[in-house]
Amino acid sequence: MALETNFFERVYEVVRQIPKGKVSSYGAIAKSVGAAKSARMVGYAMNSAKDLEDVPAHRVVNRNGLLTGKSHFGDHGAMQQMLEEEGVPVKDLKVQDFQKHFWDPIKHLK
DNA sequence: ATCTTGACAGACG
DNA sequence: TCGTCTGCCAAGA
Repeated sequence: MALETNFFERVYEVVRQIPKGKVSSYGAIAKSVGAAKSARMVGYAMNSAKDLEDVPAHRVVNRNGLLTGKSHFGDHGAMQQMLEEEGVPVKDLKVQDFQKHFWDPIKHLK
């Protein structure tokens, strides 16, 4: 049962646990769900997740801390603004002190 | 069933 | 340091 979007569900679950004012990377999430080599799938899952309010996709960025998916949001810049409002400084679509605001899903799950 | 695309990441030159 | 290619895996056409 439930084997259609099992992978996506895992991703959603992790992203959902990202605390406010924190961000995570696709690779870290991919690993946390057991698909380290499928970081792209995480982003792909996010594409569907962005429709879900339960999944703060705006808190998920690439390993560079770059808001690569901001284009997928309704308004360009909305993602950046949201993060800044949550306490995550973003400059030029990039998370400042990314490592400082980085939230490790594996550390939280395990 | 096959080919192309893609919110990444790591390796290579 | 920077630009480019490959690997990875799932979904859509």
